[in-house]
Amino acid sequence: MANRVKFKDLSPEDQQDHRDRMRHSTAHVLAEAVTKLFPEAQLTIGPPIEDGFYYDFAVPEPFTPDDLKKIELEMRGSIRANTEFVERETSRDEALEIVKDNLYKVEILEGIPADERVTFCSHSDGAFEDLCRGGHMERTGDIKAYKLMSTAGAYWRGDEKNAMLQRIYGTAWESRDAQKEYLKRIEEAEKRDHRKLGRQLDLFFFDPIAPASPFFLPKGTVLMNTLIDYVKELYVKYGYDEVMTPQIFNTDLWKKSGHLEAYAENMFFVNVDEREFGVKPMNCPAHAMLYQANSRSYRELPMRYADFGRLHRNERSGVTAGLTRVRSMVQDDAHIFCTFDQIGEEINWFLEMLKEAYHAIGFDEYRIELSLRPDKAIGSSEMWDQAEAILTELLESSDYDYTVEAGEGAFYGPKIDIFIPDALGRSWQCGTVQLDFSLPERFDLEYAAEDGTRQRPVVIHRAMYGTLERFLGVLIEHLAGAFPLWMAPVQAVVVPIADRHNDFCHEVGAKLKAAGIRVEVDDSNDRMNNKIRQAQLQKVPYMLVAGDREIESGTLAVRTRTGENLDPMSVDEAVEKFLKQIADKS
RNA sequence: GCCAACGUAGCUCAGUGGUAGAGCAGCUCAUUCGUAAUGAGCAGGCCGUGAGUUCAAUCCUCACCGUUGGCUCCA
Repeated sequence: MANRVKFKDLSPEDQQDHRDRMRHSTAHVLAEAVTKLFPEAQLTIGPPIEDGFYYDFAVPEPFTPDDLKKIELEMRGSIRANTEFVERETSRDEALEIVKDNLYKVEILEGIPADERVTFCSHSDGAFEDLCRGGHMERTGDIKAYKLMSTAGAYWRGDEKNAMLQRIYGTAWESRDAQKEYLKRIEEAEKRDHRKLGRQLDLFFFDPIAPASPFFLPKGTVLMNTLIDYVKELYVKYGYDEVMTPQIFNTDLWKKSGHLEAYAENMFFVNVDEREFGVKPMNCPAHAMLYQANSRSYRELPMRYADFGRLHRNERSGVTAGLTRVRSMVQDDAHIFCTFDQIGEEINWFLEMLKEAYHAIGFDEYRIELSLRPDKAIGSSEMWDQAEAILTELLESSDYDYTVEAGEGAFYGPKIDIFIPDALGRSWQCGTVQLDFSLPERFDLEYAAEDGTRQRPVVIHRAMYGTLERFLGVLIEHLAGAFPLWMAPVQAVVVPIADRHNDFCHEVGAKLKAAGIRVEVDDSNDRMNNKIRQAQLQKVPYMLVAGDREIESGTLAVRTRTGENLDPMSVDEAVEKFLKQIADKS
């Protein structure tokens, strides 16, 4: 191929297309290698994905890491041979005859209209061919860099009722350098892993004694509390009242709320005196009870009840992951009770607060999803139609970009979810607004309207961070553990250069502490260099060094964790500087 | 829950069918130092748990628990 355009000169769309075709082509080469080494393997599908591709095989035995090496070796041969990818078309029925021994391919073909043509692709002169949708490179040699990454079980067609296939994940790039860069990126991301940083920074840990339930050390607790305190500030501004509610409730409550019907498998139950109680996985039923504690008037609405109560969800084993998916959690949860007419305004009011909070914390990139009714839903279809229409219209008339996800709603209502990516690019649902017509119905909630009639309020479930554990996990990865001053568990470390400076440094520490700054004095036996290093590793924003010169002039040598040395300043100046920066959240 | 891998000192990790080792952290002593590791010494382990094979198991087998990567589910 002469005149071939260089990859870097392609438009972004063409680059993506190039990568997709190459990755899909690599999947073909993989499929051939697997077929050679494991003749009994049945091929299913092998699409390109972000950063790579996968191929699902039906095999009697799962692949071992050793198999992967052999397969990779086999693939190398095909790529060296640099054979041509050739597509050929057949009728669907002809194709059915060819793949008749492979029930997965048969199932795929059966989903295609009988009069449609289908393609087979070969890259080894017909010795091996695979039914596929097409989109390949010209020759196997066009695959410039590839690597098999991992294996995993995956259900056929993503349904756990179906057979489990063996998936091989791989990556493929237009050049060795691009692949190197990618592998480097993964390595860098692993360094930011919040589980690793949680240990290194003494924030939290896990123990099998309480699976998937973090133990927060003092520094991690500071972070959680800082996040909570900030929300509480916003709650004052945005008109929320905080409430506290019990931890366990008689099962009657969960029957009434519908949780027993739709959420029981995720709940913990305890039996006391032959009565059964459920540990709360959500706050909403308790808040419905608070609403009912008085007869309500339209004048009280909207009513916004916030609750930082601890929730427990019995997540299936195998789905939990560090802080991002836990069994014991706190949410910045609140329920808004309002009239039907107030829905739009309330949701917008909430989104405004969310925007403010995310911006302050430094999350300016997030993804929005509108999730519609799931299979396991309670409430009438009229209620769902109406609720879905309201959220759709609201997003349509907003500036937000969003995607629609059918079947992803909560069991009691549709929702708008906010997703934030972690270090590895996996995105996590954090913020959420959920519209619920069902809870008011089930608890028979009412308010006296202006005209004296009794009306049914609407409930909006909403959270900005969502689960704080998860939010913190994602936040740690975003910041690589280097928290801005207002969040940092230790905001400054005072470093005496020698023992004789300890007293002075303790005085400095005491002054900072009195000003409300989280400060530590490192009066250990170490050399100053090591004290700096320790503070640096702990990602402490400021290091305040004091030796003879500083005591003499009554100042502090200020070093930032970015390695910068600021002009010497007095303790008072330092306090002022820090307090301002904390107040500005900068 | 499903598939796979892993589980050794507080942490990160070596290691072997004959009851264990390093670095860091910890403790003690010496050192008092000017912006990312001062030195020496000491202590620290039911080798995840339970069963089995074996003269002998941290190592082999099985089960369980937990973690990780996926699948499914989900904030």
